[in-house]
Amino acid sequence: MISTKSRYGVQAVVDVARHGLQHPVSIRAIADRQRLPEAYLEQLVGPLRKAGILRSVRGNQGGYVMAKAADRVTALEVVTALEGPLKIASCSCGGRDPDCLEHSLWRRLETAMATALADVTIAELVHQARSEPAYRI
Amino acid sequence: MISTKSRYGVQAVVDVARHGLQHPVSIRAIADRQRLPEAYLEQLVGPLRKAGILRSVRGNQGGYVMAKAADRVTALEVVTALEGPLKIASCSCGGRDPDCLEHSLWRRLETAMATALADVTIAELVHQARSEPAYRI
DNA sequence: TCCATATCCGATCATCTCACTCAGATAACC
DNA sequence: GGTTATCTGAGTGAGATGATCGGATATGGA
Repeated sequence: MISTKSRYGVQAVVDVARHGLQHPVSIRAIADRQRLPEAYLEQLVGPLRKAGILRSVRGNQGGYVMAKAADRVTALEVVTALEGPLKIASCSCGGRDPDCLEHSLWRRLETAMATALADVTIAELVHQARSEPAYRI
Repeated sequence: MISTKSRYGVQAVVDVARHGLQHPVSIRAIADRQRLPEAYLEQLVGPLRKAGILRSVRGNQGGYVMAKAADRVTALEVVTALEGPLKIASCSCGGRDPDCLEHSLWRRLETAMATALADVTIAELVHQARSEPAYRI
């Protein structure tokens, strides 16, 4: 549900938002700063681009920049781009019945998670990172 | 994080709360009613007992009864008994720093999940199940 | 135009977790 | 003592996860 994909992904997007204002940020630069495996990061960045979060600049001096303003990208977008829609339980009732327990319990949980993640923007994380430079993200 | 352990576990506890008032409920009875693999259920029920949610009655005509009143058992208790404490990300800062991003984002997520799960009691689920007898749980 | 630098894309791989089974030990009621 | 249960731990197959590699494509600069 929340794996390293999400964690690395959030780190990567925050890194681009921080350092990608003047020129594109290469995967290698992200990997170096965030201490993440470069080859693995490479395959996380594809979905982020397809989700319209990052934009790529190919060729020499290329890399990634934000496709949207950092304050318009939520943590939920990053997570769902990388892991698919939040899904706790695949309901036995097929999703049609509002009285099904899986709805009343697990869907409530999914909603709570989505709300919490949607409440945090990349811009906020960048701001926090700026105020505390010891942390890599 | 939330696997079949949690789902089966909640189903099992709700089943015991529903049917375990007069006499203990055997694992086989739970497995039959909830259509769950009996041998697998058997190993979920151990942690639930150790967590003080269920109480076992050994021997012939034995089984499980609630160790606490159903309205004093939350879904969070069941989930953490079976999957351990909710933990999204193991923080690189060791948990000491309140400014760490992992705290501000992933811990917020964990808190939201815990709150949502702690808000639902087994008794509520039993009540819902009674009002909609078509559902197995 | 050539070359270094990057993104892109797919295949592959090791490792781990998950869901589940099995075998046997212990306990209690008839 | 036999039957019915809980208890316990070890084991297993499939699939997900985390990561690597090779090569194709694109681009700016010499």
